[in-house]
Amino acid sequence: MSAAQEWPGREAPATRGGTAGRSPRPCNGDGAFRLSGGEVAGFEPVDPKVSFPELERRILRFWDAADIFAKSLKAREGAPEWVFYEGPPTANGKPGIHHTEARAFKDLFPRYKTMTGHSVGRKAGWDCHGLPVELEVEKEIGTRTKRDIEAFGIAEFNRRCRESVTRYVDDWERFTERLGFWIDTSDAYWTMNTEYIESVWWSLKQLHGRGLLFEADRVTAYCPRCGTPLSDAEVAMGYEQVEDPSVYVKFTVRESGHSELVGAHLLGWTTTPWTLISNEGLAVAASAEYVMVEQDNERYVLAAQAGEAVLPDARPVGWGANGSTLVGTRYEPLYPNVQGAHRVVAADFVSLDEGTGVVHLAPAFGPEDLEIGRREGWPVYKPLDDEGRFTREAPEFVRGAFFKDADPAIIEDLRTRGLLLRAETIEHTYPLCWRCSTPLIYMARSSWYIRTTAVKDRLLEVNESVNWYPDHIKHGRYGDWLENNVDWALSRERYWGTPLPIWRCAERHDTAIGSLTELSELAGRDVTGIDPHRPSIDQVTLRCAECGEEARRVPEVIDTWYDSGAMPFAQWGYHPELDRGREPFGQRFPADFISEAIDQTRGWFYTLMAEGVLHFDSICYRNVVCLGLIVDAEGRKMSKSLGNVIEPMDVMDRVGADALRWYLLTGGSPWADRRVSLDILNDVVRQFLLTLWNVYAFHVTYANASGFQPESAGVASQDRPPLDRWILSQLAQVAGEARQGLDGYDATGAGRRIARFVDDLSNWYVRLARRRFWDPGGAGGTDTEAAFLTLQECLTAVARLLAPFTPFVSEELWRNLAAGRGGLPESVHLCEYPEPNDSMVDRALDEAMHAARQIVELGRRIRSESKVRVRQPLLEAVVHYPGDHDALRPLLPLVAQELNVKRVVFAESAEQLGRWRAKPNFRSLGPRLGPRVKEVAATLAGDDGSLAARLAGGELATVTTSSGEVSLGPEDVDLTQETAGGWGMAAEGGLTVALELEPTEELRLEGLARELVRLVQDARKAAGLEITDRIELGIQTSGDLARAVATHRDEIAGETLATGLTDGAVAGFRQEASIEGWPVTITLRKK
RNA sequence: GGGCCUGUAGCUCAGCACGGUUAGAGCGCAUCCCUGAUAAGGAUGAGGUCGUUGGUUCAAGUCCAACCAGGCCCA
Repeated sequence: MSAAQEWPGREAPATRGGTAGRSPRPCNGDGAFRLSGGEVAGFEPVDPKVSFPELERRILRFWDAADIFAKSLKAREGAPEWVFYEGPPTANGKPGIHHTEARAFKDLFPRYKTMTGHSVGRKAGWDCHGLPVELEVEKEIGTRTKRDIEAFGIAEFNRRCRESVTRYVDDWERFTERLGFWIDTSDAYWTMNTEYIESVWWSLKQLHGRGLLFEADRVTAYCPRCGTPLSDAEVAMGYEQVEDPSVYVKFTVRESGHSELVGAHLLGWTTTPWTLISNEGLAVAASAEYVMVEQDNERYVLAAQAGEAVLPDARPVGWGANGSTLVGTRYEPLYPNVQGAHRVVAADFVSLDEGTGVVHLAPAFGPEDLEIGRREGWPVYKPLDDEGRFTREAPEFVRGAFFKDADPAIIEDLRTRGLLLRAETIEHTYPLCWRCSTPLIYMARSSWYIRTTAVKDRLLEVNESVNWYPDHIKHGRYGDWLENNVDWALSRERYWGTPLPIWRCAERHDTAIGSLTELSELAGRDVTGIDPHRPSIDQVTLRCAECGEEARRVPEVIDTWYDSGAMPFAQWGYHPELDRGREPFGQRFPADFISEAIDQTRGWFYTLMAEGVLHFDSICYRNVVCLGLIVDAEGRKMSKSLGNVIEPMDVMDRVGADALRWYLLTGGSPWADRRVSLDILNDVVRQFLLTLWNVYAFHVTYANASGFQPESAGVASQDRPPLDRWILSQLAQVAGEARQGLDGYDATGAGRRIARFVDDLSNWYVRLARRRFWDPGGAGGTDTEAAFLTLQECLTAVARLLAPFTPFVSEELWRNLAAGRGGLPESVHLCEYPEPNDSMVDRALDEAMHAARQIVELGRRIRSESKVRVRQPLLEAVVHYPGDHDALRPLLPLVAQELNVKRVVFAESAEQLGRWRAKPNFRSLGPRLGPRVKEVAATLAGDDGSLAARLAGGELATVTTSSGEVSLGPEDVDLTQETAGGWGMAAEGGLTVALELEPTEELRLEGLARELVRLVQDARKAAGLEITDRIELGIQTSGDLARAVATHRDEIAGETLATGLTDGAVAGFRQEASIEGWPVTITLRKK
């Protein structure tokens, strides 16, 4: 057996690929901690050049083979429930990078809660219905209108919708698994399944029975392309900045109580010229002042407040009156064929900040307009068909035109007839259909509503007990939304959705149906087996219970958002009348936690809450984490047209799911917009994952080299060196802080705290303890054992701490370091989350170590400034430290080692430090002295050292101020010292370090010896030797270098694993160099 | 027009609930150090009107007000 095989070192074994599903490593029973071994398997060698994506695929195979997710659920059976709801993604299109963020959070907290002893069911779900799916199919079959679809056939159309959903669900399942999102897709709820639909029907029937589901003629937002009204929530999703006409129109007065107004023009303003065709009246603000002005020989009437902005050059003609006096004024209709009153009314919605204070009314196309029209008894004149085109009722020149496209023609028509003052354009937001981007029309239509306004107060009340993250959403965006609650426009005149379960006869008697069983009874035949979708459901007729006439289902389907809001009960097919789903629903309602992006405020967050209140008069979720949007590296929204879309699967193939998750979970405020790019993610890998990996690889390499076996080693924590106790104290605190963060849904805070620990572990613990791990000879004893144990404990704890964040790399660490040893679980995800161990917390030690790190930093700064390299040993560092000397003293050897000085002493024992300086401690002086603090500061700044020296000696000092003498104690100042020649000095925050920079001859030779060691190590590496290879070494040199070799022969040989050291040459590898001008030739040969 | 959020180094972000005089980190840049954790690590430096203005205070990045800019949402 060669040495290289005996000491598995930095060379990566090529056998790492196929370890998926490997069984837990058996616990090795060979007893004592061995420092000499090689014959017993330790940890599996670790490749420092890890590929995370490859590692993750391996872990996925292991999870799958060993069924870890199921085991993690089973292990918590009977434990307290912590309820999580999966907001169903619409299975209509491939998952995008923005879906990863919500899914990262939706995985983190359930994993964490599972590890802290909760039973967390993870039922997946798919939102199957709705316009998005229909649109996808429409693209496929090339239909443009509803007529096309009906010609194509609803049955086939819906069959394709169902197929489309199924197709995308496959993509989603792969994506979900790859991300490491543990959710049970095999038990997913599908909103298109019969039981789900029946559950929804049950709930709608209850609403109908309570009078909360009703049909009404109202102005609703309507998409002329989709041919259906949309809910407020949907409208809210489609606002976009658009350029629209802004036209000022002349309505010529025909009759008025003010006879001088006859012939003048009431000046109206609108951004929707196409509605002018339907103008039936004008509204003014009753209490505002209106004036008449003249410009270009025409007289205009408008609100006084608007005059300046609209007609800056006009001349007042001396008429002015309240808006109320204009009421009743009649004007010439713009289009005489239009029925209507064509007179002025007063309305309180008239705005004076915008427009002219004269608002044109078209009852068919505005909710306020309709209300006034009804009050005044005006007809509803709606010359638009369902596709948004002007009908034969409209004036000839616009007939057949799409409503928006008619704007220019109407403007032109008014202009030629002299009825137009001005036509401009304006940038404003206007709602487009959130699915197909067609401009929406607000149009009077008959539609079904849920009377959510009846439960508005209860919604507001329930909202009070929801914890929103961030909390401003509660009373901000979401609370405002609830305050402005309007009835839920539920029906859609479409095809692929849950059919509205209302059957209506010719006498317009309505029957609400709650299930297929009930339907069968009323239909007089068994229809329980049919597809409850259109068109088959439409073919089921029944006898009206009231009049005995045949009743047919109304044509509408329902808003798909109702489906998703129904998931708390419908996911179980909950149906009390059919005695179905009661138990799981009872256990899993309401939810403890949900999370989605902020765009769900008016979507799922609302529909869940509304349905929770409507059906169960209950809160529906207790904690909700609202996430921001995902944008590209430049902060732009990702969109196909910009070409900046990032494919999540591609990202995970390149950098891994852990990196993506870690960034999303910890890389900034979750509710701020998040920039995602490969560069950012590569940074995550470098900065965090590779740091952790380096420590892990280091541990495994040296543990194997030293024969360390965790389960057979034992050094009580209290008996370990201060450095070890310090990192364990940190660990104890991290566990507490991570829990605290996660308990408060602060993933970022918790994650960053863990990251800081990993950094401490890597850049302070391992760095300072490094030599203790290098012990192939087995002479290290408990010191070495303690080092390995400490690092082992830290790494396995980090694996558990990180398990909910980065489940893959955590699992890898756990599998290799801990799984199966001493009965430990086979997966990190079957572990308990680390508990804070107060007994290991040592605040004094923490503080002292903080000082020690500062001292090292200051010392390095001195060396760097004075250009004395660290390899040159120096005699002494002198430290002035205002804190606890007894706590710091045990750490001074570490400081000495790190600074390469022979000793570190406190300033009191050294004469070399120069004069003291005192700086005021404002926190203590400010409240006591008030304005005089400035005088004291000035005095201290001008101090020649005598005041400061007295304070340094622990005495009180007296300072004279304008209003008397002030007595200062040592706690009122920060003390520092300045040093004299021959020494370097640096100070920060009350801590002062001085270094004696002039080495003795003896130290100089030692420094040279260390230079030689470095050269030999270089040569070893250049010769391609393994870390543990022994060598024959030759060093040929002269002068001081030769003296250094002579003096430090044993040290040089020991450090370089040379079994022989000669002043001549050995045959083998050869390298020449020079140190401080002395040439040197290194020769070596592997033994 | 209204509501909410954001504004700190070239970039990404901490710090602000609880005010303390010298505002931090990472990345990038420059100079240097270290050299068997090495495709790592460390030090130093340049780089900041803490969006602006006013107020409160002995003291404001932090509290208050107004304003400006950007974002999201609503009208």
